[in-house]
Amino acid sequence: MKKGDHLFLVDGSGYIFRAYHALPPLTRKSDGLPVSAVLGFCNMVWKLTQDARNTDVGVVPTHFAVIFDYSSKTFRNDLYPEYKANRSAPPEDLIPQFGLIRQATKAFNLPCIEMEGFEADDLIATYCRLACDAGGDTTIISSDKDLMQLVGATVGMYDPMKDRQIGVPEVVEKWGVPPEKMIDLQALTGDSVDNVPGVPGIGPKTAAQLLEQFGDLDGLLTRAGEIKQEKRRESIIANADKARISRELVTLKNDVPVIEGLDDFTLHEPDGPKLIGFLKTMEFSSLTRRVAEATGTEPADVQAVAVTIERADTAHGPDVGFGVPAAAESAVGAVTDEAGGSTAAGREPREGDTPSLLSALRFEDATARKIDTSAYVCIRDTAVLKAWIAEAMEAGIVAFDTETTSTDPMQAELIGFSMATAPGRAAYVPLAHKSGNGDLLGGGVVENQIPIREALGVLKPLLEDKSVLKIVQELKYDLVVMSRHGIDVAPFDDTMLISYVLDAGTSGGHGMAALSEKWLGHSTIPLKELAGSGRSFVGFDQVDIDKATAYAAEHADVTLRLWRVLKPRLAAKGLVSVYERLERPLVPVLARMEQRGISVDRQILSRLSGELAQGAARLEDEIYQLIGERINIGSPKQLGDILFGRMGLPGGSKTKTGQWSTSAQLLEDLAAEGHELPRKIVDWRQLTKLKSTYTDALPGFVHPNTKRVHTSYALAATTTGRLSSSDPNLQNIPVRTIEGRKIRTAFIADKGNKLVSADYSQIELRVLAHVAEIPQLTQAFADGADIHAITASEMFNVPVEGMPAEIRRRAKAINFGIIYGISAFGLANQLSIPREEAGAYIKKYFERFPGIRDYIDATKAYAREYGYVETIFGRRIHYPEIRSSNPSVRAFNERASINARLQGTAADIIRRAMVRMDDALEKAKLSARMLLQVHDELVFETAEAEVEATIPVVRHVMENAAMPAVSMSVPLHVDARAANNWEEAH
DNA sequence: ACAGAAGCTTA
DNA sequence: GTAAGCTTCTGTT
Repeated sequence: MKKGDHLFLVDGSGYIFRAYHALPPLTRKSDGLPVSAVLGFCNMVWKLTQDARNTDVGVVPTHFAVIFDYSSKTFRNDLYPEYKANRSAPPEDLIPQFGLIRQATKAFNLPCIEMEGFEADDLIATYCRLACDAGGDTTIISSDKDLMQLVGATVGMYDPMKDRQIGVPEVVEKWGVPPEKMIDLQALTGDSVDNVPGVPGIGPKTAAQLLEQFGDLDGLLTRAGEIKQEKRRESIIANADKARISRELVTLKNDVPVIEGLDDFTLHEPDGPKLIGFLKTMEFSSLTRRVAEATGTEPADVQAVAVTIERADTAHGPDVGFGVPAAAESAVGAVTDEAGGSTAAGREPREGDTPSLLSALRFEDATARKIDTSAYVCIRDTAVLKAWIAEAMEAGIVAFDTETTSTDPMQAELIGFSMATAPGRAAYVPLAHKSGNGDLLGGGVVENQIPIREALGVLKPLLEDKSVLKIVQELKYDLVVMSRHGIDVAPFDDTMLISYVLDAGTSGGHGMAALSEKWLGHSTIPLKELAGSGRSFVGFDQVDIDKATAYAAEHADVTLRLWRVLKPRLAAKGLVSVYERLERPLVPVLARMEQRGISVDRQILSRLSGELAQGAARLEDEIYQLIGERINIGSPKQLGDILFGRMGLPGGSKTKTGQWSTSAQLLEDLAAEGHELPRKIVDWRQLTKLKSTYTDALPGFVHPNTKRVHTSYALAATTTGRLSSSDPNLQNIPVRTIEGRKIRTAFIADKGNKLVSADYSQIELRVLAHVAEIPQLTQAFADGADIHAITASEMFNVPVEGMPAEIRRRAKAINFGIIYGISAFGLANQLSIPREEAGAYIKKYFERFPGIRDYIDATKAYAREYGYVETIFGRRIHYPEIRSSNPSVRAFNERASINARLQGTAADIIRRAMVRMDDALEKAKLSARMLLQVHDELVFETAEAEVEATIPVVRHVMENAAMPAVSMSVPLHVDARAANNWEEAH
């Protein structure tokens, strides 16, 4: 190699992963072999090796090599055993492509370089240095930040997937430091993917700023005491060693004893027949054609060649990591603490044990017996199933779980079920597992499974038996699935809901995996180990029955053990009535609502979608006219660059990632100053939002059989006790703008029916008036007065009559502010007034309503003392961070806890109404059915003739929902209306 | 494929 | 200033 020569080094391993995820899936037609990354690789290499005019790099390579990782074990593992330890196995359909890409490289007549003990990056670094020594230039084909330290006068990078050159300026722009400081920057930031530790709390922005200030890592570490920010200083001093080891890990080795020299990399003309042989084997027809043309080869004369296809267990490529999940020791501490230390040590529970003692004993019991997933029974015979069911009947208690093909219970097909009668004693009953590898003729039902009708016939009496308690995790799902098979499961307990009642607001969710870790110290088998994930995901019916047995029976076993630990805790904490009145009975109510669904008129949506598309297209044209370029308007990044960079509009704030903010608020302000463009962008966003989120998405949720839309309500998703709705979310259907409201006209009643919408008026303010005992507000609600006007009148001494709209608007904002845990900052933002003015309003408000200030102070003090707040029905919401030393974290938790009492109480009230509603309607012999809940609103469908009789019943149940548990000092008021669609009923 | 940011919809 | 979920874009594995 000599001066003027140009070496191309392709980061083969890096490319494989990126291509795999970036490119659409592609399989070889003849046999389904996954080849998308192989095709991407071949296209790229072909382009790069052709004449410079055909490439995007703009230079002609004289030397060319493709570099791979040999395996994930390298000298870095000796430096730091955890290095890359949390890498997971590559996706199954990528594995055969590792070998194929190496074979592709050889077919291109290119050197295929890898070396045991070194990463591809080290080899690249070494060849860069060799080329530089010889006076040549190098282009690294990669976009990996780990390679950016090599960039310099003779070394550049090129990202083939984004067609982007990466030189010194690009590195500085992206990372804030020149390439030679990348090593120090990475040493500070670390890399969670490769398990490079770095310094906790230091990200790229901070690292760049520190390196600017102190020159380099050594300078920073020696003078760390000079850093002003306390946390940052302490973290850097405490983690200096981690930074040093990180620097070693990220520093690429440029003196690897390589075997091939640069002269071996001299680029030759491609060998047409050899390359075409490989491409034909891969069935890449269009690339075959192009290569044939360029090399003057006749493809028909070339035979496809044999390739080696590696199986998952023999493939090179990144090894599976050894990351072992940390044991959940916290749970041990939690329980024994509450049980009073060691009093619970290893004895049998006795009659008369206190609930907390019992819970601790059960906890010990549950964790002492280790979970052995290989010890479960697979039931494939009706007689055996009957014996298990008899055992469950005898026990009076059984944990139960279903296995299906979908997370949507309305679409799910039942594949099997599992049950547990005692810890460790669990079984799985396969019903509809299929065999075959998914080819067209395969997919036959596996033999020796109990016929589904027969099994369910045996199971039904158990699930419906009043004397047998069924324990289920996330009960609602199974309730819907079993209800579709004509089984009404009762009575029941739901471990997810018990956890939610006990621990809403504490870290960690209430799903089975999290609860098992937390309470049993046991990691459950992840579904993806059985069924894969992403593109390789298969339905549960394709899962091997032995594996399914371990997985499914484990669920029943874990559920039962969780119940034994958690259920006594309810009593220990005085939360039984919350669970029994607000949570458990709502499950079948919601299950029925979800199963009913609501009718949606697809024609209306389709017409609206067309109108929105037209409107958006017109605005798009006008926007392109104004900016003189066709950018992606949906990209805030591009938009910000054009608006505030090139066009020089007065840009406001930047977001936390340093981008220009293009929020609607900011664009509205610009529009108000007379700029034409921002208005159009805001309008365009509204139209495209309505189209993509609603008119285009909703029809996809119409169920093929019922022709209705079935949302899914989550009972344990919010901290405050509200429900949430998803797939689709029917709790955020537009209502504020006229364009948005049109979407509601598509939600319709079936023929002969009406929709009835009933909503609580100002429920959270009424709750506030009640709990804070504010006489003026209580009186105003009793009088049925305009609450915001009364507030304004009290504050500003103006009569309600003839009050200017602006005055009332401000009082309204303050009222809402109180519910949200008011701050001067927030109120100022909302009203677009200076913070001082907002502060003065709040002061004035508290002077007139001192009871509210007392209420807020009392709530904060309570939350700080106990770590939680309670609704008036006793629901607990935890705020573990309320004592944080960070003032903004603390303030946030204070606001949230103030809001939680109000929002949570309102949520409890509507829950109580929902639990009673079906009974009340039945007693009144009405056909009305509850369909939707939107926090303070219930939507029903009812026979047209019964509308007049239905509304008073609904109103009565809702308005008296707090009774008799709580007699509120403020009346609840419900507005209700009937119409053919949701827009008119609301 | 997935995660995070930005933005927008609701109560 | 509270509580959610969904879509698009962007960057990364």
